[in-house]
Amino acid sequence: MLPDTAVPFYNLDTKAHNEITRFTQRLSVKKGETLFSGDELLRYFYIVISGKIKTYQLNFDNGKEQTIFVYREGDMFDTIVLLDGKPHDVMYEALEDSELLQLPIEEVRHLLRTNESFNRMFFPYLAQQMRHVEELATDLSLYSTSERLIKLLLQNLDPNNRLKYKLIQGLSNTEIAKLIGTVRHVVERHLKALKADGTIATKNKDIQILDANRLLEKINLL
Amino acid sequence: MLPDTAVPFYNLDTKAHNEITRFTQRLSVKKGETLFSGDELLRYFYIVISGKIKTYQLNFDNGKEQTIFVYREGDMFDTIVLLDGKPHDVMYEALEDSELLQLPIEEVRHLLRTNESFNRMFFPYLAQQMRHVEELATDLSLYSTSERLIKLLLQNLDPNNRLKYKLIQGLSNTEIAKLIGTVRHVVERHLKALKADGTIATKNKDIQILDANRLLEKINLL
DNA sequence: TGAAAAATGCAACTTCGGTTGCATTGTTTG
DNA sequence: CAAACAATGCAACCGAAGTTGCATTTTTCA
Repeated sequence: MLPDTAVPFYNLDTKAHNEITRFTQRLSVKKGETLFSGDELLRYFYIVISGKIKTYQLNFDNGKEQTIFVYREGDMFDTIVLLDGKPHDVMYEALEDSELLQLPIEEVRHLLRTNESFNRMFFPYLAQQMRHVEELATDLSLYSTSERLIKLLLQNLDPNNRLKYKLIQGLSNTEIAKLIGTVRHVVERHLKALKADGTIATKNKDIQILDANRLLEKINLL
Repeated sequence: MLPDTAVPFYNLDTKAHNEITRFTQRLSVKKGETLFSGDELLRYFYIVISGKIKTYQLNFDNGKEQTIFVYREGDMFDTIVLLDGKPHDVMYEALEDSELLQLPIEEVRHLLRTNESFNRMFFPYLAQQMRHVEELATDLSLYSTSERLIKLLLQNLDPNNRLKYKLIQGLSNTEIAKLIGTVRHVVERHLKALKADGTIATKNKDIQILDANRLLEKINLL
């Protein structure tokens, strides 16, 4: 469980909170389900109550996918559509059974224009999303696959990293690959090497880091 | 010259415009200069009047660079710092002689909280930046180097694409490489192939597209 | 204008990462 | 509980793209 202070949506005054709950629909999605085939994303704004929802982009020629975000408790989307009202060509899929709040997007825009406490929460959250995507882009360009994998393993341990902490718990190697911009086989190849020299151990869908310092070394001189 | 309506900063009412000009310092940077070695980015917000300023991220191990943005007339930075006030670890360099406006960031935050017309301009602009970085990330992951290069060449022709239109005019192959996440030699290799089959021609720092349709074909079936 | 610096061009080599194919182990659900 | 499905593991192959090194052309600026 993440600490409450780390969850943006909880940092609202009662007025904003009331505004939000008044128009809210609750909504459940099962693991593996794809969301938002129509124009829901232009009309509604979503807040995650529990579970994991990923956004991703697809290459239609070869079927490769890149995960852009994994939204968890307290996360909100689609912030881009909220800001400019234009269609956003991404796909959504539940990585676990999840609970969402669905609010009419115009209500949220109204909050954004008028409610000070909403903005105090929302602007830093926006910045967090922007930093995350920027890091994704520069990592893909500047670091090798094994470095990106090791970074992910380390961030997975860091409680201060809201977006990555305990992120890969329960994810398949295929999903891990999509997070770091590669394919399942390559992830396995690198994990195998890390297991071989005793840096990590895996049992089922759980990767255990035995020697975090070794990981740090590898990321620097590799 | 870009059309005025495409430049965010021009879409402000006189009140907001006055607020801005009151606190503004003008500032010139020469091509090749690196900006903001200290904490200027935490204290000021910048608007580009003319020229090209790039933001980029650096891999200290191998010296590789990834350009994240090229800011031109009407562009503003650093929006992330404006939103959350935290340090943003990126580098800045002028790709051409440029003119900037420098405003105290707290003044801009004040506008953001209080000025409706500023927000009507600023929110869609933010979304544009977010879309750009997201596209950078997914392109790096999902498309080959030659596909990314061809996309850049085509976007360079598209007047509706504020951020990319006429972007590479006057840029070296090294800078083009940094835009698409590769190195000079690889860019040259692909350009050479395109020249060989008559799709493009180059003279000095100007790439001319002779057959845009052929480029479109290559991007689909390649 | 001429020397120095920057950009472009050409060639050979290396390697990481993506591909294919299949066997084995784990998990889900009727 | 068993069958179907999903995930992991192992091996061999291939190619795009990054690396190194140097020659030539273009641009800058003293």
